[in-house]
Amino acid sequence: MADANSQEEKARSINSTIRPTVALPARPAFEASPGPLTLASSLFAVETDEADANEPNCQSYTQLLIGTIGGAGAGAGASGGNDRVDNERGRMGVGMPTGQQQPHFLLSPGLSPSPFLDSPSFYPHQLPNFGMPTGPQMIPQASNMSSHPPFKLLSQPEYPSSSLHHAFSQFQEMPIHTGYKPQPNTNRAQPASIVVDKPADDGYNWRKYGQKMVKGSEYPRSYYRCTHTNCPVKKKVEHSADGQITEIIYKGKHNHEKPPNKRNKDGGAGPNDISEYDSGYTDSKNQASISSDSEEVGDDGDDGDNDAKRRIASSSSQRTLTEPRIIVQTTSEVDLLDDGYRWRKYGQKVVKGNPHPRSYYKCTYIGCNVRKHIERASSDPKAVITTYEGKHNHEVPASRASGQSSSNAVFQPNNNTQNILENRMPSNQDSIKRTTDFSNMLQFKKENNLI
DNA sequence: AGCCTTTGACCAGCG
DNA sequence: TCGCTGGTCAAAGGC
Repeated sequence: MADANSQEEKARSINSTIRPTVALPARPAFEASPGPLTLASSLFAVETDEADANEPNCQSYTQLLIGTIGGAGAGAGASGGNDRVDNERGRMGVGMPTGQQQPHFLLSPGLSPSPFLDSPSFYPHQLPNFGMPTGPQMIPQASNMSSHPPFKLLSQPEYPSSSLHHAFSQFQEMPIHTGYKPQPNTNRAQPASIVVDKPADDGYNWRKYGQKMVKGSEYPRSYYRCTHTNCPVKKKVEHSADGQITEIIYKGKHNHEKPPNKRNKDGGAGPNDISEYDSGYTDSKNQASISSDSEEVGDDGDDGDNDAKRRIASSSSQRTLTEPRIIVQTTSEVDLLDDGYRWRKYGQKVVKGNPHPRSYYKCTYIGCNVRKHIERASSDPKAVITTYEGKHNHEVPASRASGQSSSNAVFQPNNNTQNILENRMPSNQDSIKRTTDFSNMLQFKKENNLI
């Protein structure tokens, strides 16, 4: 126990750095929650016309594809699996750059959208009529759910596969975690709050072992651990002021299969059983989030996959920041710095399992606390993930506002094409536009022989 | 009986 | 060193 605690504390310490965050648009509570597909869609969606002037690199999903695929036939996209890239590439995302600029959405080895697709908060509970079919037939519906709760989209170590999950099977199944600050619902009247006493049924059995009031929250944080013998997984569930689940943070990875017949035990597949809604709608909460502390099960656990041991960590302080976002892209680090803002490198660190250092930058604007963290994929230094913490409290420096590459506090960036996937917390007003129709994404990939 | 939640106490990290 | 905070323990009680 002492050792376990020690490891946990170490992990906690490690994790106290950065949380890559995928922030999704707000949506009314009474709408059907977005399914994983929609969320994934959001993950890739930034409408160009929505990109504000401060973010010259914002591109829509399609634009990203068009602009970066360039006719490449690499096996990217939602695939049934035949075009699955090899393991190494597969860990890198939907199609990997094979040298030059290549299509695609790269996730660093520490990131994967696939867990998004299976995360328990993507499933409904207490909304009885959202038994969504799995598979392609739900895609158009996903597209109709174009506005979202301000989800904090974090991954979960492992969750059941589904057709939609397979659609993203190229993505590495990796835990990540992110920070999240719930955004208030503003625009529409809401039904009576649906308060859950226990988190969504994700197929595993959990035992609550603690509850505590946490600073800054009116509601207590609940602590759960997986009841499976020797399973180290824990999760924390937080609520917003209105009692709705705002955050679920997973820690660790299940070292066992989902317990069978749980459904029977629960008296049938109810709306709380997310396994029934695999790839279906999300949590009925209008605000919810999932994250994973990606704590390792054990040091002897994924020997063959050091990447899997990499941690994308989170800082508690980030939770107080707004509009955390994640940018996934394939480009050089100097390109990453050229986002219009001026950055000063203040740290660099090599993490286990990745020969490439993690670099940390601060916005040089006085009084601006935004930081970004650039992490390279272990297997491909051109594949990096940039994680922003915070929100700029100033405009893009005038010399950069045009969107052109120009001087940078740290580097002189070049003009290489950037493949950027950016997700940020949009305003309520543009939340609908910002979401890309996932079916279109699939169609696009089909048309380009990507699937 | 077994499993679960509740809840106060304890512990460790951190500033 | 001390207080704050988050995480965990474990007894008690409920289902």
